[in-house]
Amino acid sequence: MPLWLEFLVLAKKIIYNANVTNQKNFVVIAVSAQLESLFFTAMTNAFGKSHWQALIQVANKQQQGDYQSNAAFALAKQLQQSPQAVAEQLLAHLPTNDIIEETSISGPGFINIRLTPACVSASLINMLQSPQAGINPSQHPETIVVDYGSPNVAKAMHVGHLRSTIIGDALVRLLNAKGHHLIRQNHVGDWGTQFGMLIEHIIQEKLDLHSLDSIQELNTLYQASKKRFDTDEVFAKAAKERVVALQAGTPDTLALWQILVAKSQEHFQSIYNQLGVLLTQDDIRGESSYNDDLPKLIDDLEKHKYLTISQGAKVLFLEGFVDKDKNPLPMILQKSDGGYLYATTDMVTAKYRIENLKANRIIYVVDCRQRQHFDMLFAAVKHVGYADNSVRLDYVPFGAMLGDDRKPFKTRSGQVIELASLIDEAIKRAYDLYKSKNPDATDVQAMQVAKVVGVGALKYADLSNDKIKDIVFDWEQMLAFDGNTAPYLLNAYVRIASILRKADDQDGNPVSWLLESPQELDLAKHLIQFPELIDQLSIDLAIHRLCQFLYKAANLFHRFYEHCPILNANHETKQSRLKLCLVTQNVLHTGLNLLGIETLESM
RNA sequence: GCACCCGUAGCUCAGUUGGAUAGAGUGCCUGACUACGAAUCAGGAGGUCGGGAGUUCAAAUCUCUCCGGGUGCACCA
Repeated sequence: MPLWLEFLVLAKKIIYNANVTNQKNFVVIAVSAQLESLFFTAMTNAFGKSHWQALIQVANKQQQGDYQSNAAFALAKQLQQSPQAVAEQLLAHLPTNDIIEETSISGPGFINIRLTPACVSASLINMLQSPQAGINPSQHPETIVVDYGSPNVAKAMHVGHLRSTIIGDALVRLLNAKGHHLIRQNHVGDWGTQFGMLIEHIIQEKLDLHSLDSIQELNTLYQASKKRFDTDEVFAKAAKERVVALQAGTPDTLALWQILVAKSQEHFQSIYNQLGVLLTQDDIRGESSYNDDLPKLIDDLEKHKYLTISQGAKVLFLEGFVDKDKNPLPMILQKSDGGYLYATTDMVTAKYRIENLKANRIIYVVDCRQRQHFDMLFAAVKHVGYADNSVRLDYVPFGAMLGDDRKPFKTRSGQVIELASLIDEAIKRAYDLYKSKNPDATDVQAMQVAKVVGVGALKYADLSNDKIKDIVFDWEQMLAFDGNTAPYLLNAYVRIASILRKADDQDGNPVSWLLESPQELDLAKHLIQFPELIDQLSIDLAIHRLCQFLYKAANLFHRFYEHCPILNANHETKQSRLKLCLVTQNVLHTGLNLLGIETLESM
């Protein structure tokens, strides 16, 4: 389905939703969808045509209005009239309603829309009473598989694993909030030739794996065996035989492999706990679990005559893929020596997710260097009919993490940075920062704050930029209290918490609002866009726009806070402002939670 | 060589899928703490959207081309 059509379908769903709710108790769910509906009617009434879009969007000129419609331009061409004339007729045919305060036409034909206070407060009431700040559950919940994380057994997790883990976690939380059925899949690298050399090394050296108490020791072991494999031909031969033994399931070899896997899983879980991501042991389904299905896949594809033998390998040729000499580029599924490749595993995995897990949508959070692989994989899976049009396959590519020299982020000595030490440093820096601002704080308090701020800053720095771009790693920037950072957002949240603690006379009446100052209105009108933003993000997965939205919300709150006394205002105003604080808090808490970032009551 | 991604203020980045005079933060300059946390707020300066051509009422956004940077290109994952 093309993107524009999906948006249209989505908008229709929201309209339906809003109408249903309106019959009960005048609760507005999505303002833009209501406007869309009103302008849709106006177009039909004025011109008798109904297949155009109302092109409603949040105004880019806030002085002129809250929302705008650009429909007049598209219509003008078809009707051979000037955009201004079309705009006038549209406004003349706008149905009576209680959400539009005033409209105006400006420029070449922009229609500006100002919302009524009643419309704004109705949305706020809804958000105040909703546990998720007004996020609507999807009308058509899907089963969505998210493939992310994917560390390797017998190796320490490093910076290269961070982005997939953080981004994947946020996407899972986002889609889960929309009421979809999420299946997390951690496609761990637990199989392949490297385990032959590692196990052979362990056996020859008579090492006791149970005595290993850190992943670093395993890492060292891996490097030692790799070195032997590359330099010692006798060992290399033995290692290759060991792979065969492993694949055949020889008991002693398999037992050692299982210990390696178990040790590694403990390590993964300790990192996931430190990071506060949702992944657990239950989400692990490594490459090895698809072994038995690899020959079956080849059989199946051969039976249906999809495979070609090329230079001794069994391959799939797909339309549109060419190599450097413009010859057809094959997707190799079985090597000439009979072995399988990751394309084979990925294809079996996709098949499993669609057929066994009943996935409607599969999201792969994998770095952008694998784009061509996923292009081919998706084309292949569709070509052979494992995925029909009802299944949506999304590749979510992301860029590299760079140091301040704009080269891949490494230690000063050029080593890969281990994730455990990176997280520790984030917490340490947050700890020192907190201590410098709060010298009287206890170590326990400081540590509590530092974990939330440090890890939150690490995640936010990753999520707040467009995923496809490389991110430049900068501790100073990510832990700054100014600008688009986690500490700034957390600070806004903490301030609200502080105010609400002090306000012991909240009347709890959700209905009456007094939104009078421009700062209050700006904040309110921004907040009510939250639910529809989440709807959009659940389709395009542009998670950085959530960060941008939350940053703006925190910024508008700070302005409101500076200009509008809350606790010292007269009773009615105070109650209204406290509720605005509550909605802001709800949005910040919900939004940060979707990003996988915890909140604090004080810092 | 072919393909894909990126190029926006000194720096780090947005730009709602083609809409109005391109926006934030940071850094720089100027102001505001005897009011709910100044970890904040108010204001100023700062731009040939890499260059050029095209499509159209309208282009940072789409097309072509060139320049610069990155990544990937048959039996590793």
